[in-house]
Amino acid sequence: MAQPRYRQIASELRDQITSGALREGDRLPTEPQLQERYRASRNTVRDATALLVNEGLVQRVPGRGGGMIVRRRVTLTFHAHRAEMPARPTAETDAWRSEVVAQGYEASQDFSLTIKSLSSDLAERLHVEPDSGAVLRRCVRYVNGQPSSLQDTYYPIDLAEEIRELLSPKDIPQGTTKLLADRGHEQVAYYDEYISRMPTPEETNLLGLQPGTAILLHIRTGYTEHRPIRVSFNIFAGDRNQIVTTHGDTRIIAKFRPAEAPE
Amino acid sequence: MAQPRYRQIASELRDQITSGALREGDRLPTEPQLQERYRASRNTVRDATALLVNEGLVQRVPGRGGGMIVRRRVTLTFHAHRAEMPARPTAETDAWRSEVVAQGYEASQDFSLTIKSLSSDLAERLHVEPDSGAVLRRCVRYVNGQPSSLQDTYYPIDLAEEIRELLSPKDIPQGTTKLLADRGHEQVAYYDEYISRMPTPEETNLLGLQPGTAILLHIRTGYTEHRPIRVSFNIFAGDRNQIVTTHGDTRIIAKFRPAEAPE
DNA sequence: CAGTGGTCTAGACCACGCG
DNA sequence: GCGTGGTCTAGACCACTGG
Repeated sequence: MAQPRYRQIASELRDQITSGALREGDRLPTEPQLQERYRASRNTVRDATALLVNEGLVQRVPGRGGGMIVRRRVTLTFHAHRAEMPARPTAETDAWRSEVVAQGYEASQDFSLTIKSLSSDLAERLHVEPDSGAVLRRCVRYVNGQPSSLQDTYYPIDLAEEIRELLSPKDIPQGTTKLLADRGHEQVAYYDEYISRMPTPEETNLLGLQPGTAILLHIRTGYTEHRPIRVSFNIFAGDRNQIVTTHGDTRIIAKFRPAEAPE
Repeated sequence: MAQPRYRQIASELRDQITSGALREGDRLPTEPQLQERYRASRNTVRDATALLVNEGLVQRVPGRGGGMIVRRRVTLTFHAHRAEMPARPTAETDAWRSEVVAQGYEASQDFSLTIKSLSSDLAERLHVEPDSGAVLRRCVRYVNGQPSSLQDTYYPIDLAEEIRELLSPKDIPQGTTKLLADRGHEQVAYYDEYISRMPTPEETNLLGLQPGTAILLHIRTGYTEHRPIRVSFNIFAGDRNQIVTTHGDTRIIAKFRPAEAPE
């Protein structure tokens, strides 16, 4: 028995899930049932199921009629290249909303605005002095009423003073990218970072994440011809989102993936 | 006490980490010390530290001289757009290796080859019949001797029969992208997917992942003018990697991020 | 009310590895 | 050797929620 007891139990249950014997939404045996089946104490059984929870396979639901159920994976696809490319100045919020709707879901957003002092990390990205001011525009995005992703965008304070709409605590109808372009700050280059990590407690709350859910962090820095003018942190709940981009001749891709046709 | 005990303990320790009172590599108090400090049983203390472990903040090291230490985050940056763009037929393996070396680390790889039958998901991506054959070329990539990422690339079997080198169970010096281009299969479009999730047990073993480590999955489908010819699954250990791409006028980005200058 | 998981205790023995 | 975390047991009381 090289493997400890709780790992053996977890493996058996995991195999039942990956093999399809247990499907999405199905219930695992209850803890007392597992205790009896494996002749183990409750803590051992819980150690086993805790592994599955942290792998994102299973969700625990307390209360009568609850239990441990196999998690569902509904994946929303977000096209990072469609929103706000230089040649296609679509509104970024509209881009997200229309993607959601096109995939058959209902979209809504919560918006908020804060004035902040920039951390050294952010100041470096925006190429300004540390502790200089910035406008933080936060947008929590809901799919079918469930929080799905979160966008934090920082603009240097001097830009916001020039373009006062950035200070308005509500959504900008045509999208900020278009607004900035109309006012002579066209973004002509993007620096994109993709990072996978576990959420902070704040992110867990804002996105309503289950234990065992990673986040997909997409950091986009936008540049005009002269300087960086904004950094966006897109935080996606990893169990409900993926990001897609394309390069090269997209007509070929559309031929084999009809859903990718650029409208 | 709305918050349970173990969450309070976890919060205090987490704050010490995020505030900098505990730095990367530092040791947390031992379990007996935490029991005494918080007057809690060992299991409660372990529930608390388990949270930190699953958040990827802390690593447990058994044995005398071990303990619980704040995890280090060494981030390797991988430029998804540099490798194998149509206009820049750099060898993909060389591209990865040179990135690692440029960032001051030592690079090595383990290569293996398998002939497989395609799952329906993969068959769809490659636009061939389900259960048709494919060559799987796997490359486990090490940074400073530590496994860092994993690349699984699938080629349709008919392509491998035309280009026999794909069946050779070793690395292709000039890179497969260049090889395919030289033989009349130039990739002119890419479909990229980015996904964040917890690892499977197999991935955990191959990459030597700690609990609480998510993976960053980058799926790239390459197309010639006529059809998809390969799917690559790049699986990155989330605690040691990020992916970067750029769009638009990269000279501007290079001006503000000198490290991004295209060599 | 009854059954689910959530939290917590107080013990026990073990494997590992530095000193 | 001996202190670290790894595993496991046998209990207890609680909060929640469907029937």
